[in-house]
Amino acid sequence: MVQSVKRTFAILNALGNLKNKSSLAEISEYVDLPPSTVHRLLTTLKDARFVAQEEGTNKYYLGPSLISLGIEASNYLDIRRSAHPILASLATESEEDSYLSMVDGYLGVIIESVAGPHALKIIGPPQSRIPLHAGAARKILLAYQSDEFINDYIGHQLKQVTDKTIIKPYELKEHLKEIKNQGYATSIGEHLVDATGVSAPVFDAMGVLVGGMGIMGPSIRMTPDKYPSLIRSVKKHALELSLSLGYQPSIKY
Amino acid sequence: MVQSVKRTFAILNALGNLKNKSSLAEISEYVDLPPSTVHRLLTTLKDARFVAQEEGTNKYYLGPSLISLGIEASNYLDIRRSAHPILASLATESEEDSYLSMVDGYLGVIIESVAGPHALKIIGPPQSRIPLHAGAARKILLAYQSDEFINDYIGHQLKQVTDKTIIKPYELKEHLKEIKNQGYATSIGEHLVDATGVSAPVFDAMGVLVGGMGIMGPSIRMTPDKYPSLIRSVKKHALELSLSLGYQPSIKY
DNA sequence: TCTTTTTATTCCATATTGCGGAATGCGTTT
DNA sequence: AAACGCATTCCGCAATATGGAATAAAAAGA
Repeated sequence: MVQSVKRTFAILNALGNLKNKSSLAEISEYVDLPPSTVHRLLTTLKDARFVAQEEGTNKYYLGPSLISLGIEASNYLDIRRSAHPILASLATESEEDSYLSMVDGYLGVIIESVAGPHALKIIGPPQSRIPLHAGAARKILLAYQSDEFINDYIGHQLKQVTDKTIIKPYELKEHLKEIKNQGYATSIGEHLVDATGVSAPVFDAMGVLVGGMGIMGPSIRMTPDKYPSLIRSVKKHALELSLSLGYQPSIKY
Repeated sequence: MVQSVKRTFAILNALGNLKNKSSLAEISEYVDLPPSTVHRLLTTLKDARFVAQEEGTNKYYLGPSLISLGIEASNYLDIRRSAHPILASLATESEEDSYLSMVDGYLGVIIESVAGPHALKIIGPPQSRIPLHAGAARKILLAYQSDEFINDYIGHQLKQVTDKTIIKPYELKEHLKEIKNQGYATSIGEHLVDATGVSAPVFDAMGVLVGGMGIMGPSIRMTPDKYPSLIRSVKKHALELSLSLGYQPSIKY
């Protein structure tokens, strides 16, 4: 691992995180390196047009070379293909079926899934129209939508899928807030009786929600004592996919 | 200037130019460095998620970190602001008024201009609706449009602005091809009598035409003997703007 | 206006760090 | 089975990056 190169990336990330054009001193402090070292690396970055320097103020900012490389890089991203190995790892670790779902209108659709090791499974009716307020992954998809979307959705209709489904508008809104707070959602028989699900959000390079990753299994196997480790596992794998899509936890949009 | 960092950028550019996911050997050959050196740098790049490595084949490709940084970088690009100092340099070097124009429907609009040093100027009627087939910058804008656009445009109407304006459809089409071939356009009295213009295309990070940069002045000053140096100057400055917008001459889309 | 302070940039002696040839190991082909 | 092509790891050498100090330039303050 090459020190100077690592430091160079630290500088690039600093420029990404600092948001505004930054002075040498600011960057130097942020990455905790002497100004002369940072300056030398910045000169090299400038030469490659990975950073640019404002005339007059001498401040540095991210350069145009990153734009075309970013466009190139996004060609390689196919969410389903990226998701597959991660879902496989999640299925192995959790010992449950794992899946990735996305929003389609007012419905959630599963775009990729991997079966877990056990024979006893939950299999829903195929291609059923699944509303967003029932089930762990779909509640995740709903929770991270805009307030307008959520209000529209709630105002429209809340079908009682099972007797556990939350259909009271106020209760659902509070529940969605809590989900967003926690960073995960659970569902115990809200969509299919006897089924339990755990799900976490997946974000893209712009920090926008693109899907929900989760697991699902029989409630008699997914007992409450396992929740903590299952939640940890789901969150970890969802974050992994987010990262591979270019999500940067540190950059806030 | 730091050697290892420069080499790292060479590798990133190689991955951009090679298009497909590339093996270590390919990259190593492309950048003309020993495999062990390239491998070490790639490992560092991978650690920073600037490149990713395909499982199974071990091939390398541009990583997700570049996407979010690319998005960040594009925030800093404001074409007018970027263009201004370049237009100023062009005006100084050519001693004529310089300007940058963009397409708006079937018209060309000047979005930024810098005056040259001489008092004798060409000043067109303000905010006139200028068709795309009359004048150097607008012919550039037209020449780099899609064939459909050009055919639509030509089929519609070709107004005779001055007696020099090219209005015969076939003649215009051949002329536009030649402009694209040369990489610049000239206009001698095609839009305003007594005026001469020279213009060249400006491209963005995706290689798409975003505008035309050019100069304009009295024909009695912009005499044919000066054309070669003026054309060189215009092309040079237009390329400079393209580069600052992230255009990479080597990457073909 | 003249100091003082801050900030970017350049310089240079030092040893740390990166270098690349060679060795290893894995997987595929003959 | 042997041989090849490939990615990856190893390690002794010295070239290279390092960072403190000097310099220059520009703000801030008096």
